[in-house]
Amino acid sequence: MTDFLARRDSWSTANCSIAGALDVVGNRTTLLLLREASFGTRRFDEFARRVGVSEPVAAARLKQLVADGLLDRRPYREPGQRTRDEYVLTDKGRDLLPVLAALREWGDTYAVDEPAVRLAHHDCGAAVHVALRCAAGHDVPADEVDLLPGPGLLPS
Amino acid sequence: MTDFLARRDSWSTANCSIAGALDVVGNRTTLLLLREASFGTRRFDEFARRVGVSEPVAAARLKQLVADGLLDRRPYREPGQRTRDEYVLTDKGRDLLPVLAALREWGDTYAVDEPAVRLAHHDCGAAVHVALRCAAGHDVPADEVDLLPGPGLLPS
DNA sequence: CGGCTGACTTAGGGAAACCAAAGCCAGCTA
DNA sequence: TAGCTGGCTTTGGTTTCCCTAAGTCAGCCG
Repeated sequence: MTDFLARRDSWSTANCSIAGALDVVGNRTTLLLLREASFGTRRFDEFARRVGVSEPVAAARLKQLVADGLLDRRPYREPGQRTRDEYVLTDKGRDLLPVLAALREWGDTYAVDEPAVRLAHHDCGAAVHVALRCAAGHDVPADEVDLLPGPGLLPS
Repeated sequence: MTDFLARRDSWSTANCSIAGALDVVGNRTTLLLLREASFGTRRFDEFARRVGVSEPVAAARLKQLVADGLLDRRPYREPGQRTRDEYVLTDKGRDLLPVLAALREWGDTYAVDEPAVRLAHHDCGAAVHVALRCAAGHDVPADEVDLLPGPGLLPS
């Protein structure tokens, strides 16, 4: 089991968590819609306009996000207005925020000149960034990460 | 500037770091190739086979990754073999590991039953996960993140 | 009750991404 | 020098994603 990396033809494709995640959010528009939801956008036309996507595409992707359980669609009413639907993040959707934060951080460094948004800690105002940590509380640099077989590989 | 979130029609699309990052890696195959590179895969046919993608697609995506500076293509030779090319992560590509780690963590929770791989801290063996932290060293839960205008918005 | 607005859906079409099958070329190996 | 293998490229076709333009439907507003 020590050099299971060398035999990864058997498991690289199958049962991969990254591939599973990408089956749900492996698409530009979907992630940008989640970005908007994390900014607090709730209404259909605002999603479409702010993501820069046509209405049919916004409708299709939002529907898929609701079906996948990342957004919750529920009726609401502003005073003096008719009932509408709004889309809000579920816990499952909110758990993707680290992905968005990691993409943002990479994009800040490599893809844009001046970031339009920065994340700050509400309590102390310091900049927020993504870090790898171990359960014992250590910061883990990329070169101190070991890959080990998980429970999905033990039966083999 | 306090409620700049309410006026985000002006900046949501333009100059977004997430959109910029997705222009480079916003595609399933590309991220899976980077996953393989992070596992140590180097040769063309191994990339194609392990990602589960056809050779023409592997060739096109690897070429794009090299052009974008995420992979380095360089000749190497095994003893008694002819010279070949291998693909290895650059620093720019390695900086995407938090994105892969965040996707993996979400997929472990929501997309697969039993993860095939787990990440451990080389020094202590404890499980590695992705966390949001502020520059002052605090752990930052998702609901303690403030969105503030960045330098790219100040001129407006 | 007729118009307007928000939230979509439908129709038609183009571009991008993928596939399988086959071809090409360089350079060991026999 | 004739094959074999690794690393691609070419060809032709399908699926996915996105577009614009137009239509639908509900319900508040006049």
